[in-house]
Amino acid sequence: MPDPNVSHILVVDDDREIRELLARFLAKHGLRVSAAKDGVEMMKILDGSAVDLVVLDLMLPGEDGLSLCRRLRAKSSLPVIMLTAMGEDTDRIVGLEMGADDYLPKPFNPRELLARIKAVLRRVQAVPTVDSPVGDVVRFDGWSMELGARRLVSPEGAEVELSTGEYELLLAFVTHPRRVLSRDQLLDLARGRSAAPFDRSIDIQVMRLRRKIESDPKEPRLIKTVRGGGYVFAAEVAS
Amino acid sequence: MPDPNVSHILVVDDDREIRELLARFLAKHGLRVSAAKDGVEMMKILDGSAVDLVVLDLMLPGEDGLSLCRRLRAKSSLPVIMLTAMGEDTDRIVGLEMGADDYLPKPFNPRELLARIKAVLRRVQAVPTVDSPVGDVVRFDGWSMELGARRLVSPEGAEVELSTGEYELLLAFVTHPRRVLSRDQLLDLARGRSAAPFDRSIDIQVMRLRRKIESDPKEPRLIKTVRGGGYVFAAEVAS
DNA sequence: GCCTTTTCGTTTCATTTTGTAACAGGCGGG
DNA sequence: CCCGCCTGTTACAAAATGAAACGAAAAGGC
Repeated sequence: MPDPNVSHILVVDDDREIRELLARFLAKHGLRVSAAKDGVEMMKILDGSAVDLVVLDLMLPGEDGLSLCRRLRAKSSLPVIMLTAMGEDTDRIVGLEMGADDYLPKPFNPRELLARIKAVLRRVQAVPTVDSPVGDVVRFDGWSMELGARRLVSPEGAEVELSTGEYELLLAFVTHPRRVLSRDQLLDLARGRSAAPFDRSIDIQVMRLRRKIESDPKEPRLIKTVRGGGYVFAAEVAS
Repeated sequence: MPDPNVSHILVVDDDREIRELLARFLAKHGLRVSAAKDGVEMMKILDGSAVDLVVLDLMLPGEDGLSLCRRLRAKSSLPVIMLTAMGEDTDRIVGLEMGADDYLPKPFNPRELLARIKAVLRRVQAVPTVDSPVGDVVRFDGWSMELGARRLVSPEGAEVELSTGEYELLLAFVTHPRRVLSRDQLLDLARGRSAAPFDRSIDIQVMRLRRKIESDPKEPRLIKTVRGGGYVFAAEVAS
């Protein structure tokens, strides 16, 4: 689970000045911030790290904010706050109707954006009732992993006990299979934090995980090392 | 019997003209509307009917809107939209920080209020918010729990005695299965209070509950620990 | 109201999990 | 073939959780 104390905000705006201003301001107030200048960059960051909320400019080069917002909605419930330059009521209303969690007309006071980010996060983290819709079971190389129950079952049918950290790491792997993941990305996906210099904690956790799921940990077939790059989850994953 | 598909909005404002204007406008757009002129009337209506969302003026005679909002929050997750006469950023921010789901500065366009009401309702209904659990009996992993009678029956058919606190905690778990619940959330759900620093009472209560419902409390299968995160109720729950 | 019983929270210590440091071995570039 | 960098491994320290004991508070019987 990502560090629950620090939320990770992704700011998407084509104006470099605004991006940097917001990044500094939000970081100063205890949030972790990434920035993207367009939809392509946005998707890249979303894919490689665990983002809690997106601040999305309505007007963007390439695919515009509304369309991106709709795409995000289609795939996940990631909260979105829209920034809009237009002042007309009707235009703002379109933003909300598009499924954004909130919007803010430009020009705005950064403090107000901060307050709205916190309000949205509070809402989202408020506990919804009824069970979660997330996928239930994923399988790879004979193993099966029950996501709701956080259970891992070996090809022989035995339950293998994983610690929380091992489970989160394996989850990061099975959700990004056959892709080289850097230590930084793994740390972010599994722990929600970024790497300190000389941080070896991922190596250790990978080693511990291999001991539990590789038939021969000396010759790993599932989690392969990419020298200078990170690790790859080599198996095919099906849900 | 009111149509359950039509959301019921309660408008709380001391200005009769505004109340009537809003009531007409919202009703014309397909919502069921009640109105109250102060906190006392508000509570009376909330008590006697099922309200889906409250539109609450900040400035009210008697107890003011912020204080009412806080009281609502303490008891339920009923959505609140605040109306504020003040235009200053900081004042608006206070409204959001108080726990309102949204706010609208006066003067406002009724269409915009409507859009915000719909946005908030959509959010809330996205994950159905039934505060009391659905059926009368819920089952998990062979156990059954009679909610009305507050009775827990083991897979072998024996009744297991739970203290009030254990029952409330288990109820919090079965109504939020397969989801990591932080200590804070559990304390809130089971006791209605928030955690003090270094508060370990939830850990203890979890331990006591495990002793009664886990076949092997050393290797819990129902209530799993998420280090740094809280606990998960791993079983599938059916009503 | 008074006493007994139960329940709950705090304190304390044990256990598990995670991260850091240190070292050894292997791979690749010169 | 040698050297430096990267990774695997072990050992240890720090942090989080599990568990036991105790006392206070609340509930229930009379």
